[in-house]
Amino acid sequence: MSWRKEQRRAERGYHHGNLKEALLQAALGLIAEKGAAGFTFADAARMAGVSAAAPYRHFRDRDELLSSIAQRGFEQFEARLSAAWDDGRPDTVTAFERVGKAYLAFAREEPAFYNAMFESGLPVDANPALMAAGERAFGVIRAAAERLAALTPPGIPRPPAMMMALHIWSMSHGIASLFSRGDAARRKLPMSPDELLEAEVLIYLRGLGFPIDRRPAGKRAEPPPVPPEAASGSGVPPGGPWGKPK
Amino acid sequence: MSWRKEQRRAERGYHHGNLKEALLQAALGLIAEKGAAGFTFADAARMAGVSAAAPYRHFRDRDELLSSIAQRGFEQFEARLSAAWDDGRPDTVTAFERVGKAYLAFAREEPAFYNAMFESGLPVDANPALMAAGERAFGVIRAAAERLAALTPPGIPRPPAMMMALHIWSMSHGIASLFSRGDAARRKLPMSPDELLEAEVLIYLRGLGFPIDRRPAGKRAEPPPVPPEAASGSGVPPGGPWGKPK
DNA sequence: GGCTCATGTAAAGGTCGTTCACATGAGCTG
DNA sequence: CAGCTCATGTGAACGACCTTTACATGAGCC
Repeated sequence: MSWRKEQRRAERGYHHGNLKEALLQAALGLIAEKGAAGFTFADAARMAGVSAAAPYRHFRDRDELLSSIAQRGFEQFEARLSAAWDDGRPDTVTAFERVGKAYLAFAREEPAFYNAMFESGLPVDANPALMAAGERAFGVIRAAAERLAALTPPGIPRPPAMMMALHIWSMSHGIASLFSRGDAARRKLPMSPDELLEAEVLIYLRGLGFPIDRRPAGKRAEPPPVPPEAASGSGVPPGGPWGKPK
Repeated sequence: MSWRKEQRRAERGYHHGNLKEALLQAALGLIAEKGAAGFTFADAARMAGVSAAAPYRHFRDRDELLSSIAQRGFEQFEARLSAAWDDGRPDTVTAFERVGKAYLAFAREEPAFYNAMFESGLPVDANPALMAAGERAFGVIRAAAERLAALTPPGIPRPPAMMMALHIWSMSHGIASLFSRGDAARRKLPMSPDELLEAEVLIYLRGLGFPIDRRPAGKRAEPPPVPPEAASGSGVPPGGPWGKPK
């Protein structure tokens, strides 16, 4: 044990050189294995080959390391959602579904990030930078919802984009955290989490009046966006399930 | 500190008399305050006025206490959902919405239970009794979905009840865990979590073909259940967003 | 070469979870 | 009531963890 530390030190010298990054990586691995609750500051230090006190030169405490990971997670999350959205190409509905899949894929492929972001019990609102990163990620969903809302077929009340975004987020998060990760994933389901989410979103969109079909994407009609004034009127019962705007 | 313990002991004698229950109550309070992660076996013992080793006479370890709480939580959860469902009275849709509200109410009013049940990272599938309790609670949603599915208007493919139940569960859980608890509840929303869920469920049901309206409950038409064979056919495109049964 | 400061170490204090040997006393048995 | 037994509680101890403090090292700069 001691000779090993000596050896490492011989390799890298007294100073680690990149301890902060090494700690983040170590923590990521540990969280993926044992969850944010089981992750230990001391373990991360051990894994990086330094003493238990060294990490305090780079993070105020264990929570700050966790926050850093959550922050990075939100940034990567935003990147992946953005890529999936691809500015609504080739058509809004297809791209929208791709965002949903990307959400689940991220939860599945980056359990450590997802855990730190949503399940670690971090006081998100106590950390402005963290909250901002979260908002930016949510912004992708929000922007997509905005575009989708603008496509509401004529004669149907247009739903508030913000509400749609929150709905989509809650569906994705609900499925991810109930069925798509850890032990919960072992529950016997009649369909995969991806299929479950896709069906849920499609039914939801249909409920909003979108003429959803199951034809392969790419051959979908995409009518031009309707200006808001045209959305109401024409003999359709006023107000959707979201009530009338106050 | 010592005299206080002496005093308590004088009151209750060497033996506590009801330590198991006292520990459960203490843990509930602590979890509500600081979350399942922050809850401490030692703290619970202190709160009950016994030594740190005493709890081990009643629980194998800290996890078993947590599991006991989760189990009780699932039982109370089931009771509340059942009461809300009220066997579908006065009409299926109204009762269904009431179940959704009850879900959120439970998450809000019993944060300790909800935390232990869904956010404590307990290995649910390692504990058969716990898993069974969870299944029973989910069974209420499932039964409600079953009844709802049977009401699918004629000429519209009937959705699998299991899928509906999973969808409803994921919506409820998603909203509860994102917006209805702890710090997350402080996020600025355009509407309350309850309204958000209600709108989501209504849009979803409409997407399934239910003729949802916003008239005050009680004056809703409730057609008799349609036998499954009649659900398909009649010129409607086959298969909903959930695909065709294999 | 010598200074300085970021970065690392060792040691120590406090809290937890958990175990073990031992103490207590509630309830049964005779 | 005396005595026995066993469930229940105590105290001490171990190892792990988080965190702080005083001290050590060495990389970069004059």
